[in-house]
Amino acid sequence: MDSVYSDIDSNSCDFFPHTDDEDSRASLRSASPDSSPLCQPRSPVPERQPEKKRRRGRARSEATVQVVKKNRRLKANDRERNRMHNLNDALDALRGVLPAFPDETKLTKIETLRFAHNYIWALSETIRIADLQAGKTGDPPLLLSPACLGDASSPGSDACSWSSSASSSSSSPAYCASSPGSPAAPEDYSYLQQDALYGFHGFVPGIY
DNA sequence: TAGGCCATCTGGTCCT
DNA sequence: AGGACCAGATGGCCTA
Repeated sequence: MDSVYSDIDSNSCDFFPHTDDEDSRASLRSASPDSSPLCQPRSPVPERQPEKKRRRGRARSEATVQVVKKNRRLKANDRERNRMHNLNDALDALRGVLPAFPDETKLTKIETLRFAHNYIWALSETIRIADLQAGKTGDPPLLLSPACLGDASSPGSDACSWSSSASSSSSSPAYCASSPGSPAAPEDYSYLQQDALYGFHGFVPGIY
């Protein structure tokens, strides 16, 4: 957490080469009471002086209240900017672990999230079905070939094959009409190898 | 040119 | 009080 925000000040001007941030900070600094302890007069202070100072202080705080607010706003903007950058970094990391598309087009944010959702669902279904089959027949578990997972470009291609006999169930694309949020009915699981893939390969922005 | 996507700003709310 | 999070507003950029 500290590492995230420790350099906020050093980066605060990356997007705004010059803002009045410095100005407001400078004026705030000049108005800061922090410097007063070292500058207190050694001579005894007349009793009436605090009243005077209080009055002047009030007037100055009226004047600086806007500066303080502005400074606070600028800092909040900076944090918000950083927060969104972190969010985008996380999305980029997510894009990095998802199968790539051939045209190298960068997935939008919503596409990335939906794609990841489908992808996770497909993988978890793969594991589930594999466990079921292994328990039933003693066959080696179904494994999605790395070529298939890594090559999102050709959902219907032969590159997408399964490492067990189940791969012969259907060669025609069985598009998964249902979203991962409402996975296919149990009877559809015989098509899982395609469903799972097309569930996320077949993802089309706006269709989901 | 309209529409989609994005980055940023902003004010509000909640939490520590 | 200050920070995190959120959602709305706004303007810029890109593409069909």
